[in-house]
Amino acid sequence: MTVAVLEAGARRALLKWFDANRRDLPWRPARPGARRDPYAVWVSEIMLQQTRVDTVVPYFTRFMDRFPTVRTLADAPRDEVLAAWSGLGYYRRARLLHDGARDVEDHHGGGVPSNPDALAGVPGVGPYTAGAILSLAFGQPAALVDGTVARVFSRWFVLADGGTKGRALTWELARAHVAVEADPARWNEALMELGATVCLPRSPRCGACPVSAHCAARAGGVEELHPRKVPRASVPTERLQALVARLRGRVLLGRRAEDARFGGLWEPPVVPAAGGTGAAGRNLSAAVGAPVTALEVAGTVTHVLTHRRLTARVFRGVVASRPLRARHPYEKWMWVDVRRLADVGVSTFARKLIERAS
DNA sequence: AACCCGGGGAC
DNA sequence: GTCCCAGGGTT
Repeated sequence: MTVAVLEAGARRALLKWFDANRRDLPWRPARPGARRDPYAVWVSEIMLQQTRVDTVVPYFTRFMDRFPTVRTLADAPRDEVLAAWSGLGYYRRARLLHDGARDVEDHHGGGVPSNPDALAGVPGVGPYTAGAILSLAFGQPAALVDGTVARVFSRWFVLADGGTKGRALTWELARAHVAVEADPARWNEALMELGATVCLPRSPRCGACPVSAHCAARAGGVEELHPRKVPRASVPTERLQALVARLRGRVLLGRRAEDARFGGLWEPPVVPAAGGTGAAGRNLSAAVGAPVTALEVAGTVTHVLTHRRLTARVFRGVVASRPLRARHPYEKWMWVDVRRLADVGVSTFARKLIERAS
């Protein structure tokens, strides 16, 4: 497939704009063009999946401080990695990054692969992340397409960008552009920076855009119509019952199976609200495998995920400290000092449950 | 191709 | 409320 490429003058204008407007971010070298730690690029790119820069910054800094190398991450216990990810969301990213670090230690001598095929085999590294690592860390002319890059190309070339063919065309454009640039890292970052700060989804700042004169969408006044918006299905509500059981300043948490939502994280036991409030005692006793007594309603917590709205009735109650039974989705139980919650991998939903009962 | 997976910021 | 973010994996 042969595609058009933005003319050299326009590409140069974008690069000059980037040099002047480049944000200072902790995963970027202070000096443009300086060498980057491939591991740091890897960590940042995983964290940035579906997550805004401002949200990632503090997590990245803490994570790199705690796990400064592939080796330290590979050697770390799962619980500690998830604790470091706690609150960032999409926890599978953390599990896959951890698996990836172990894979790199075991099969690549501890060095992040610079070979595209090897990189593609690392858990959690998809087409975007592979392109980012190859170009940003290794200076290779690898293309990358994320939400912002797709939007920029969609507008520059007024693409009918829906479906598989649209995505393939966008990737082809990305490849064609990076192929004619001398500095792939600079080009790819400039593209993303433009999409993130100027070529915005709504009300793009075309007046501040270095390539607006070359933008087909701008010429036609259809910036807001690109990229094509996909209608979203309504989010179904899931009704739940949660038990916040306390014992001498500690709270009962179960670790969720890795194939479940919030996989690998700890939370107060949560069950489907079958049978209504009256059945809560039975439901929760079955979940922990021990009698739950002295149940009282503490309130309600609502938490919105991408595909579900969770509404949980929160109960305080008493559970004998043991025995507790491991039963799906809970693999293991422990009593945690509520002041040490920061050391445990806990979702924001779980945090809300505990907070509501306090 | 459709669906699943968190959380938050901007409007 | 809606949109969408430096996406990847599974079915």
